[in-house]
Amino acid sequence: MPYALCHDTSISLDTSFVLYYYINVMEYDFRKIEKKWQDFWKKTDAFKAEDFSSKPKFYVLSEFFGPSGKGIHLGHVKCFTPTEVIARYKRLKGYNVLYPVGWDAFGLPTENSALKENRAPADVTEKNIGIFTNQLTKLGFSFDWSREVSTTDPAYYRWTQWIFLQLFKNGMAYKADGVVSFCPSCKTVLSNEDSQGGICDRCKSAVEQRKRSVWYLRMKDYSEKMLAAISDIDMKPSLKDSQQNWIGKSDGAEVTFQIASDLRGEVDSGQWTADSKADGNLVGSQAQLTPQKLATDHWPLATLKIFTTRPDTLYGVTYMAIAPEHPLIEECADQIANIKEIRAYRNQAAKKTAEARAENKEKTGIRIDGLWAVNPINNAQIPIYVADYVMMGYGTGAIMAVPGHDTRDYEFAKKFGLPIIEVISGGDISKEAYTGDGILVNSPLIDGLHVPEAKKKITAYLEKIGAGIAKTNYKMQDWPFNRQRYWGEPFPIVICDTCGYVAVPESELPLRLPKLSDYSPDESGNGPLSKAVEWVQTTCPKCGKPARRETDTMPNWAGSSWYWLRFLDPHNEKEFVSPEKLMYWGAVDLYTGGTEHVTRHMLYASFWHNFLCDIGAVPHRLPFTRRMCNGLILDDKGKKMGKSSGNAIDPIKIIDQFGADAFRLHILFMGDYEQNTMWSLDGINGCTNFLRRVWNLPEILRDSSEVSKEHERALHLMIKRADTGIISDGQKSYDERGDFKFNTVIASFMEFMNAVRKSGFITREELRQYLIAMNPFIPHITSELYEQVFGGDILKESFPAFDESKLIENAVEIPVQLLGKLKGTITIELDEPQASVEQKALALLGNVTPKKVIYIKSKIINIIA
RNA sequence: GCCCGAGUGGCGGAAUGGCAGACGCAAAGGACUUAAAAUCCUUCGGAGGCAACUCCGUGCCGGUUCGAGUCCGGCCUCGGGCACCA
Repeated sequence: MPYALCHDTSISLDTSFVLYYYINVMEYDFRKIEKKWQDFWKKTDAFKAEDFSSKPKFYVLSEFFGPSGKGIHLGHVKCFTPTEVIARYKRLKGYNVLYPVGWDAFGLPTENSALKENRAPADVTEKNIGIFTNQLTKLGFSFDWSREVSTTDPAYYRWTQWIFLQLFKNGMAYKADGVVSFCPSCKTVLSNEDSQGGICDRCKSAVEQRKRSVWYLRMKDYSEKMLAAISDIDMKPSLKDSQQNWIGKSDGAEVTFQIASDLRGEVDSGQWTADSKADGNLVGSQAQLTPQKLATDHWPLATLKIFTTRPDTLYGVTYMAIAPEHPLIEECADQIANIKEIRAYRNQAAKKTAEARAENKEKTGIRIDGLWAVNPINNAQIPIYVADYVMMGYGTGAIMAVPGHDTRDYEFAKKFGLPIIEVISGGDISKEAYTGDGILVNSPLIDGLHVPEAKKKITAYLEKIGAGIAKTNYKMQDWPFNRQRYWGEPFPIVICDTCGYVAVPESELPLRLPKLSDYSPDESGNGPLSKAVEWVQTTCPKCGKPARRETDTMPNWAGSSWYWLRFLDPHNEKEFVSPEKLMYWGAVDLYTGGTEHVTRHMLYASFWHNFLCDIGAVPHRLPFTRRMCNGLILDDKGKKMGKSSGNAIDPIKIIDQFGADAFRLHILFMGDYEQNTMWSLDGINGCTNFLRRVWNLPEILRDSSEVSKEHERALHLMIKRADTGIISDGQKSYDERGDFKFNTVIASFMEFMNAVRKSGFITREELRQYLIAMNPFIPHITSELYEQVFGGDILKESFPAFDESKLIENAVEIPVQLLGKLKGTITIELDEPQASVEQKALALLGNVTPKKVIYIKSKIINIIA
């Protein structure tokens, strides 16, 4: 154990060692000091945010905890330590800071561990919260504990249910049969966000697609408002990208193709030709329907709507493809010659999981014999395929296929020997699909146009002839909101045979989760709550007849979709939050958390917040004005550390050994906030060394008002770096901001220490400012030293100000370059004229005749000779 | 396949286009010590040289510039996310 060196009190040694140890090590007894100040902060409610204050407000939040029985892990420390530092820093800067803490305790992790331990989830939750509270206190985090909330508390979930009722009453929640992702291991329906990549986010099982009765929230309707929020939230561009990609907005057109049938003689399949060229590339000529044929009385058989982002390629359509579940198949079943095969294909496709579909790169499909689509632009007759690369969940579940200009269609056309027509010049479609811009060809109405103009013109034409409209599509789907599990908020919904789904009156909230002896999930499709027979039986609030309660529960994302609002007014029993407090506190000024929540929690949060804004329940559009995502802590193999991977290191053991101040310093000093970091304790010795030096500063305290130039400059440089490196005021744009640089701020603390040690003394005023500057990072030791040297509570101080003029040096050393190569340095006066600088530089260089001189004032001089 | 991000000493990492390697760890040598620990001092990218010093060096190849770790173009490697989204 190389790290146990200095704090192992069990060593027995001779007296001189013990004496030394007592003076130099025991004296900095972090266990005693840290406990003392943690108790003091608790006793004095030191970090209580004031509702309404003349001070400017600052609301800083990290994603609240899902309390598991294993206690906090390194990821929590990595996420919370920066906001902890910022909260303390902002308080010293004179802000009224809200830094709350809470528990996101509903959901599968707790329920699964409760099932394993054979205990009630509520008991497990309570126990876990106790563990977390204790551990977080040991880290010295400055939460306002008076605002602690848990999503599992009826006083909290009452308002989660209330928000659901507002959604329901505004038509934003509806129940429908749908094909949804289902986790066979967790035995519950999952949202798309919870099953990204076809994998259950909780247990990593492959999800299946199952038909279920589902409560949906109309999140898709909020696509535009959510996109607006994304562009307004101050956040790294790459995070915005991934959110925008998730919402997946595409502009295009919806085009209607009419469906004709062979059997009725409307088309002649024999007219279809596909000529094989010598090089194996197919081109085709397409038969056109005659006006006479179109005029038959039973025309058309059906219509097929497709969505495309490339209406400009309409002349290049050589086949249609529909999803296996597309209703057209059954609608026209009696006209389809090979209906048996098609149904077999459909059944086979349904069994494939999303994962299997993605892995199986080879395109599959089957031609629908007997049906033809008619291209509205030129009446060309087009074959129709069923193919599982077309998904029912996006657009209309049907596409027009343009092999010449779409890679997937190209692949399919090659495999099935379908024609490939070039309608945009610029590529070589004998080799691959050309998807770039170019000039339209083979497209009578739009020939010669560039793609963007062609899109506009053809869309306008389609609208004119009634065959299409401009349309926007989104990848994001409505949110499947019910889970067939126990540990979640019950839906405040009564199912009445006469009235349908009826809202529970708001006065009856909270609708409490009943206690159950057996709450294990099963595959019946009913949630465990269906076993609470008495609870389920109720009367319809509308007609008074016997009715039953909804027995599914809400997903664990429900309670976290609005919690930042509850922190503003956590004990309000009349409203979810009072309008006055909403007005005072406004949006979260800084919200931090993991990147994994960027396309989950943050989108849900944005959706609920925007909805609450629309119904007038919150006054501001944005839930958060700034978001930062911390990097991961990786293990020695570069894999993510976490409770699930079994490689977690217990932060509490580190605190016991090195102290909270040292641990906080170490985790911030390890690397850049946003970058992933390989976990290691190498280097924590540097932090403990530093703390011991800080501790020993009183020994070299000089009670003097005399200031040395070097000290003064070092002090102001240190303060400046701390003051600009922690967090900036938000006025600056993302790129020009240099904050969240905790590692370099700590480096500048160390640099000041080195300057002090070099001169061998520190004055009282320097020590005072130094302690205050470092207090946000290492609050215990600085509080203790401050009290010992100056008396009183350091938290009553203000962050020191730096004076830019104190940073200016009278003489600076600048590099001298010859042809851009460093040759040496010269020392010049602050305002030394260029001629004199040049002279010094030339003296250094010796025998050169300059052709040109580049001088950047007080920075560098470069001689071109 | 597509979209991001990252490649700098033995290690973690610093560097608004201006002295590459701040700060720290580890290591080596020295002081103190009966000894060890702790502490303090020194060295610490590579090659050459007795030396002052010289040359090379930020994944690779080009380019822009008086000057490139930083900007541009083209690659390579690693990591992450999305994945038939029409």
